[in-house]
Amino acid sequence: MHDLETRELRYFVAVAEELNVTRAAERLGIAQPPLSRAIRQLEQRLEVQLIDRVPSGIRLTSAGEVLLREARAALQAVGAAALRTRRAGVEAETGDRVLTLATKAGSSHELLQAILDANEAAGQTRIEVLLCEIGEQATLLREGAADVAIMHRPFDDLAGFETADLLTEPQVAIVPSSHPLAARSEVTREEVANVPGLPIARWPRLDGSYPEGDGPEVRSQTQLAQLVALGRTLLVIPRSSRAWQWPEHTAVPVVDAPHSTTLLAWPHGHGSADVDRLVATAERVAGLAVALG
Amino acid sequence: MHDLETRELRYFVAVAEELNVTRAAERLGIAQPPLSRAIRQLEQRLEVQLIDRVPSGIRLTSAGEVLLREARAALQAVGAAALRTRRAGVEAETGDRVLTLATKAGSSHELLQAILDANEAAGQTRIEVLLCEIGEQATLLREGAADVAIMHRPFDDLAGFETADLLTEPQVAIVPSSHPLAARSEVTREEVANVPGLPIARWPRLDGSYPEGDGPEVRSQTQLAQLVALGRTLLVIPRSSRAWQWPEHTAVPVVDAPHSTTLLAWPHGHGSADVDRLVATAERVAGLAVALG
DNA sequence: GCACGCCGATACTCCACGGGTATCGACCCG
DNA sequence: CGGGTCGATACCCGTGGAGTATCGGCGTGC
Repeated sequence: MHDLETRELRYFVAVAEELNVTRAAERLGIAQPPLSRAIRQLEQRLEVQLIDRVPSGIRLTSAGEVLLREARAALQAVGAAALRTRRAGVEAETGDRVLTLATKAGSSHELLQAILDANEAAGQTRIEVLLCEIGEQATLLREGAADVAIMHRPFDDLAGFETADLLTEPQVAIVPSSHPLAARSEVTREEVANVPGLPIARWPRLDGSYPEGDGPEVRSQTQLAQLVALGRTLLVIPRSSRAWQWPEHTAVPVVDAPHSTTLLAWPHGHGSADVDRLVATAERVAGLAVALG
Repeated sequence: MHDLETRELRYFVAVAEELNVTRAAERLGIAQPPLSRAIRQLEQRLEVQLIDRVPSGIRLTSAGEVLLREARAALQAVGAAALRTRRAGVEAETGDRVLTLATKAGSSHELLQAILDANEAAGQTRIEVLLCEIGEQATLLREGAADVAIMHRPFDDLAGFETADLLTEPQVAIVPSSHPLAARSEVTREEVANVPGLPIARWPRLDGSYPEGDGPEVRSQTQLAQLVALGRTLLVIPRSSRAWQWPEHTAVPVVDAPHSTTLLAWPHGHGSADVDRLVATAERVAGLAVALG
């Protein structure tokens, strides 16, 4: 009895996501019969029923739900293995070590700049910056596309990562400049939670669906920025974020919001001497910023 | 260009661990030539040299080191996928849900008993207890053999897990009853660190090698308990641990040692309603214990 | 110094299994 | 009841993974 092969996992994930063998086969670029057979073999090998064959198609069993979740994680790990190995090979060949740092576009701009400057000044490992949308850092780290990321507590999901706190700062509400709230010198969480006509925007879940609510659906920071400018929504973010500097935006301190912590995160067990050096540099720079500010 | 297959990863790990293709092939139950070829193909697919072919055998390149680490993690994830899916299937068939809880044999005995009692009294998911040696819990969780574990901060490696603190307690030194220290009512860390004739025991690293030092090499708690009884070593542990109650042992409070926290840990993203309920019960019981104690 | 042993690479043969086409059977419509 | 949509079955084919035999390079010992 040998292990599962990633091919089987890929096939199952496709079927489980499409809930339709024929479409899954198309997506995989193979014919439908071999895919049906592969799923059946997988079920025999695991001695578990993974899908219910109902007249109208298929449904996942509870074991199938478990495998879908586990298979996604396992495939990510396998993909990361390939990616990180390739990168290690390129680095060994060229003697050119590079750390890829993922960060939300527009957030923590000054800090990032200071870290990059200090890193270069110290002659440490070159840093490649990978700008991404909100919530993407975790995926990039898990996939191996990034070595380390700038993230924010309590906003980002830090599960599975090692972290080093850099700095803590208050939060501000970004409101349309034309709105009465923009004239206020400060607001409370209570006040911004239920402003008539300015419902909080909704971000997609991992599966792409949106939670229930009044707010507009958004998928990128720029979308959201424009919605604020249009007077349709507001949001609360750490003060240092730079993605929200349109003339139509006004930042108002939220006095009772929990402070937000900016930190470096990297996949547990995937640190390295390079990451350690970067963390040390970043901590020094962040400490300096606090001392100055 | 498709993904890596787990077969390739298994083959590479075997070769990297044996550093000898012929022995690795024996271990895998295949002949040597196909294994040589598989490794070469893997190198071509990744466009990276993984091993140096030197006259006396092979050596890992730096990319090879990376792949060894990554491949082990990926294979663990794949194995866990199979294991957890099988268990989900059995549970679905029999309608009999079971949580497997891993804990160091002998540690936190009263707390564990109280948790199990409360869990049963509440009629919650049945709990299977898996007793293991020090440091094994993390592996069991990652492999999917356990759903949740009792662990201790700052002793255990909690990276990659979600945790819920249960209780915090002082530490004691376990010394041979025949030793002068056994007569003391309390000691300091400083004092126990360098007792002539009682060097701290050394535990194996993950790769099985031992760190340098004077102390005896141990691989199980019982070995260590006997070494203490024999007057060869001492150790510092949380007070509630029960593995050290031989007549030849004496516990002496260590006044300045950091307190130890007992907690529940489970792999991030692999929680469930069952785990949530267990955590709630455990927190309630632990809170009660603190209130009473 | 040469023969032997160890180790990985190469050359080839073979067949098991992954994948293709054609078709069936079950069900849901109008 | 016929057409459409599914997944399952039957059967064939070719790739590629695995085997055997052998080679080449290098240490090592008498």
